[in-house]
This record gives sequence, C-alpha cells and structure tokens, in this order.
Amino acid sequence: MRKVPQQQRSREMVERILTAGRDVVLRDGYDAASTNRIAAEAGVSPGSLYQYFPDKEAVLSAIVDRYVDDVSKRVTAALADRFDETGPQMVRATLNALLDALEENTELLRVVADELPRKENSARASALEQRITDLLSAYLAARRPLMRRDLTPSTAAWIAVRAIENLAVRYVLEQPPIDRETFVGELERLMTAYLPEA
Amino acid sequence: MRKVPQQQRSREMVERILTAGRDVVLRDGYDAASTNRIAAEAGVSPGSLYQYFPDKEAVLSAIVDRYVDDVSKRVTAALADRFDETGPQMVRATLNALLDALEENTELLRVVADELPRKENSARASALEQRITDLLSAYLAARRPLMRRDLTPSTAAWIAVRAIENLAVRYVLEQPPIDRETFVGELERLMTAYLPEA
DNA sequence: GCATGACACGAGCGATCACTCGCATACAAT
DNA sequence: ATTGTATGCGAGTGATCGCTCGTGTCATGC
Repeated sequence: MRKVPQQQRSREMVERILTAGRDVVLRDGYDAASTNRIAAEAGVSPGSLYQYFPDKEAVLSAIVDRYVDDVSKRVTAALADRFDETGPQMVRATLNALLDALEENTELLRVVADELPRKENSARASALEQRITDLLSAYLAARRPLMRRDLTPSTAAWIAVRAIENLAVRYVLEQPPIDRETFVGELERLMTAYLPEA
Repeated sequence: MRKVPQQQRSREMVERILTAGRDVVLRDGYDAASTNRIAAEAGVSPGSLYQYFPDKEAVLSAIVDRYVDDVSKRVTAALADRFDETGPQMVRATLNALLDALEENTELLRVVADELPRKENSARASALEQRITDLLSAYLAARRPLMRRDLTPSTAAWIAVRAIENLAVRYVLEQPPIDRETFVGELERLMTAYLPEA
C-alpha cells in the first residue's frame, strides 16, 4: 500500500476496488483483470486506484491473500482442534475443513489454482503447507517410538501434507465421479495405511 | 499450423523458431516470450513466424507439447514394460522413469509447472493422467478379488495417480531434504500400503 | 468561514504486444 | 531462360496496458 486511507470514503474505495477486482477476475478471468478494468468496475478512476496500491500486482495480491488466508485459518483451526485426538480423526477433521473451505467458493479456487501461475502462489500456499508440515512433523516425532525406525518424521510429513492438499484441490476442481464420503474415507485410509501407528 | 512448410529451408525455420522459443522461455520466462522476441531470437522476421503458426499460442503450445510428449512417452513405456510384474516393482519403475524424465530438464519443468497457468496445461497433462489412470484402474480391476471389496478400482487409481504425479513434480522442483532413494522408497510404501494386495 | 491536506478524477503518456501486408527473393518445373 | 509458387522480410497498425500528473473537490481543524 502506497498510502494508508484515513477517511471513511477512501477506506470504502479500497474495499470497492477489492470486491470489484474479485468480480472481474471471476467474470472475465485473471488475465483480463487489468487495473483500468478493475477501476471501471469499481466506479473509480485509475488514478485513485494507484493512490492506495503501488502497482497492479498489489491489487490482485490483496484479493488472493484474502481468499488464501481464509482457507488457511479454517484448516489450521480444524487441525489444532483435533490435535490431541487419534490420527484418523485428525486426518478426517482437517480434510473435511479443507474441502469445506475449498467448496465454498469453487470459482475463486479455480482462478487461484488453475489460472494463476503457481509461481505467484508459491509464497502464499507454501506458507500454509510449511505450517501444516511442521505441525504434522512434530506430531509424528512425538509418536516416533511407535513407528518404523527408518522413517524420518519430516519426510513423512512432507509427503503426506502435499498429497492431501493436492488431492483435495483436484477433487474439488475436477469433480471426479467419487462421492465425497468415499473420497474422505479413502484419503483417511491412505494416510493411516502409510502412517499406521500415528 | 497455418501452412505446411514444404522446402528444406522453411522446415529449418520452423525448427529454429521452436528452439528459439524454448530458449527465450528458459532465459526470460514464459510471460516475456512474445512473438516478436521469439522471432528476433530465431533470427527470423515476425511475418515469417506467422506463415507457419496461426498465433502466439500455437508457438508456445508446440514447444510445451514437445516436452510433455517426451515425458509422457517415457513414463508410459516404463509402465507398460513392467505391467506384468508385481505392484511394488511397477510403482518403482514408473516413478523412477518419471523422476528421470523430470530431472532431465528441471528448468523447462519449472516453466511448465510453475509459470504456465494450469488451465493451459490441463488438456495435455490430463491426457497422460487419464491414460495412466485407466491402465492402473484396469490392473486393479483384474486383481479385485484380492482386494477390499468396497474399493472401486477407478477411485483408487484416480487417487494414486494424482498423488504420485504431483509428489514427483514437487519433489523435483522444491528439492526437499529427502534423498531420492528414500523418496522413491516412501512413495512405494505409500502405494503398497494403500493397495496392499495389488 | 477559512485554510490545509486528503482525496478523487480522467485524459493521456510511453511502451509493448499480437499480428498484417506489400514487396523482394529464392526455388522448382518446364 | 521463364514462369509460377513458396518463402521471407520488416516497417507498421491498432489496440491495450500499467501508470502518472495536473486539476479540481471534499473533509477536517481552527
């Protein structure tokens, strides 16, 4: 942000720009979301937009951040809630929270996951991934005595987290002929089979 | 292709355009790969480029197609070679072929997987995914008597193929602190644990 | 009510882009 | 040699883009 909006009307303008930007992205696609068009959609002049955003990237970044932060919070909250329960319950609860969050706005997910170059997302997404990976890694390390001796917790966590995350996103976007209950059950099985004593 | 090159020199020109395009993409990134720049890099005029390619998309598409087709062929070949062996061997051989193919040109993989919007890839990548999914699905169906009764082969195949593919790509691109032997072993375990009788 | 800074405007700048077209050249067949 | 065609050229077109800046309006403190 180039300048902090101080008056009520400017704060409202920033808000209008963000929601207009999201609307343009949803309606016309990510590539068509030019600053001029977002400003027009928001009923704001291009110059006004640049009073509070340093460049185009900042506008779109703010829009995507809102979405990713929302998903992030819901998933980490679900995981934290069940952190003391058994492995299968943890997987199930976290996965359900993730699927709920992703299914709530499939169109925005499609833009973020399919239209944005991964590069621009990696910082955001990998922040969440890393947080979850660390949590799971710690969890596994605590249970290490019960597990295979040769399995490094961080390795298992790296694999498990990426597998689950990607499968959940693909499931929501591709809508394969697998009903959700079955899907959740299978991923639970996949994880408990891989990490049997967790 | 707008026109089929008939003489030797025009075929060479098309070749020069494709390799120049790949070089530009690798050096300057996907977004910077404009038709003018590719033509300049190839030592060719923009007009000439458009004699054999209908539009920009066709040029970049041809470049990416080459790469994806190459990876595709190697992986399907490896899988077909081991199709009559046991599950673990199949997984190991296929995964090794995939990792070999991906590691051979990490930079191009990065462009295709990280800089290209997934949308533009989905047709290409999902063709491979679908082929492998079908193969694995048939394989599992043939062994169904040995397996859990409630597990639909196509469901298990969908999950297994996407999990392996994504994990392999991410492993090559992110280079997590997991050595390759361990990684292959873990994915083999992940699969054999999930599909124990396969 | 007046001054001051925050706010909003929108025409337009400079750059880039995908793509075209009129023209010159090289090749192949006769 | 001549002719028809395939090839190649590159300046140029029109459109779009991100972004600026000079101008005017509004809110706020005094």
